[in-house]
Amino acid sequence: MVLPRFNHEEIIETVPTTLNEALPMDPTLPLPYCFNPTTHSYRVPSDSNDSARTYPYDEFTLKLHSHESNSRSSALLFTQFHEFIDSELCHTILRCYTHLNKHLLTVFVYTQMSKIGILPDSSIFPAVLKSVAQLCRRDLGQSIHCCVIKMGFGSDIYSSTALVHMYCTCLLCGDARQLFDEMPERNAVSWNALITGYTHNRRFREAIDVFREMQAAGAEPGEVTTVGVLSACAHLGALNQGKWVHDYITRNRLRLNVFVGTALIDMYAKCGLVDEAEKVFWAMRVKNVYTWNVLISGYAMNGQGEAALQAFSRMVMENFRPDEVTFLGVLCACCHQGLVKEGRWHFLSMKEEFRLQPMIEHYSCMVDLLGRAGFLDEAQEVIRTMNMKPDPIIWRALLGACRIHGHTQLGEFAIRNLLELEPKNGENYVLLSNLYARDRNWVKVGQVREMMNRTGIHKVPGCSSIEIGSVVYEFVVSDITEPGGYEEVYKLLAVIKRQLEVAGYSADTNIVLYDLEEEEKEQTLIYHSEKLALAFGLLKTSSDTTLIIVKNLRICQDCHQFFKLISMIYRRKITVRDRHRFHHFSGGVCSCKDYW
DNA sequence: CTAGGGTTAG
Repeated sequence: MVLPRFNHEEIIETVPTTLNEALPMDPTLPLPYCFNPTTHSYRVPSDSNDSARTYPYDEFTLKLHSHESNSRSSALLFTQFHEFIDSELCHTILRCYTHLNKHLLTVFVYTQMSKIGILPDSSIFPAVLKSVAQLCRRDLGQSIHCCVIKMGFGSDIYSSTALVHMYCTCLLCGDARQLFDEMPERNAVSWNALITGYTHNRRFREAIDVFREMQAAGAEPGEVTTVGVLSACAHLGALNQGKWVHDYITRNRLRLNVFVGTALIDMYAKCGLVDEAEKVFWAMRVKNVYTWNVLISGYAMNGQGEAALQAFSRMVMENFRPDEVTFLGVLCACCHQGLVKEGRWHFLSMKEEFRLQPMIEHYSCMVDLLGRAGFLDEAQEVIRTMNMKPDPIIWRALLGACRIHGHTQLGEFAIRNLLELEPKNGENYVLLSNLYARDRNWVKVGQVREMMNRTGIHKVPGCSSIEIGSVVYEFVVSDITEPGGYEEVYKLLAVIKRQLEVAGYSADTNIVLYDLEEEEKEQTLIYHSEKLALAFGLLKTSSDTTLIIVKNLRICQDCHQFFKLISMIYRRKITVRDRHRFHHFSGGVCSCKDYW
């Protein structure tokens, strides 16, 4: 086939087309995944976790830069020279675009195909669906699903697997699961799509469940499977499960490639085992920026700031180019250690030397770093001079600093901004209440409490988990009146409390929300979820086991003190991963050196 | 000959 020659300048041009024109919905196909023409709506997602998303493009515009890919594959080809395109070339171009991450172009080519009389065959749907997934366009995905079925490719394993992946990426795991269950045949890749899909949707427990299901079904997990499962383990802090996967990799001689290695490092780092993470890191032959990033932020969250900074300079020495995520790790490390000078310096070098544009995340790190260290003016200066709108996280960082340093007035300013952005987030009211509680201003504390009651705003309950064997046990902060079945845990806590009191512990009741009688406050504190998990761990494991507890919120002052004493009196190593970082307790001290 | 992969502040 001979194609016409054309001028490169001419084809760099904008081709706008609206979505409805490009891909009209098919009202003749009443499938569950379809657009409903009578109600003008899409099927209501079956998962409660599926939040509504705004689509990135209402009307998409294609800027064609033909020199970036194959000149034959410019989209103008389709509008001007379509008589020269046969089905094979068209399919090749389309796959090419997907491969080059030019997802809008893939979709564009797909939409133009029918216009110029080329029918898709089953081999292009995987590529189209991959692009649609990348663009997060569930409407397009659903429409293409219709097309797949209509053309008789409904049981094609490649297209179906791509559909499972697409539904997961578009936050419709329920649909993905349904489709997966209806597939006439599945292979390891299909299972992987589902596992990584659940991980992508932060449904980590289900990801691990599917992994078990996969093995029960007799499919062989491969490298990709382990990457997805390890990521789930990392997020959950499920160390034993993660170790099991590591063993599986060794036993079955799976390759420790850069994906698997990075996932392993991240898993160990997020379970608090920095030594193991390091071992994997040094065993890896090929590394990339992801590998360095998980190592650096691993050090950072485990309170090894110096190690993080050393790793960073080594990374640069070995000619890896740091990216935005690298600097997030570096700044986070400085923040947790109170390394103000170093933090300022790296923030500057990120902009000047590495030419990276700070993101809001970097600014919030700086506000936290400066504010926590007491440089409240400088922290405010960062907020004033950054060229973006402060987000709730920034205000919370400032508020946190105000609480530490007792700047109630500035704190009130921060909370005003915060509540303007997030009036319904219970966490914010708790922070405000804590700010007043620090001043023992119970009148104001009561007002906040009353406001919460009136508006029906609730605090997210604290929840801690501990893994014993391969089972993860969860504990929710307890209502005193309803012990809820863990009698032995409560009994042990009472015993522990008496022992600790002998050692000089007294409950730090300052932070408790209400203006209760002192004794009642102590009761509230003793049932914090992390204490329940700790007592359970002490009961169920031998004394040489390090207890690893994962909490959904930040550990409170009182629990922190409590854990330090336990680590001394019971000679237990305890690791707590709270919402922000690790606390490694041993011999009565914490790795955070009480700076948190 | 098509499908599935790791990191991100507080």
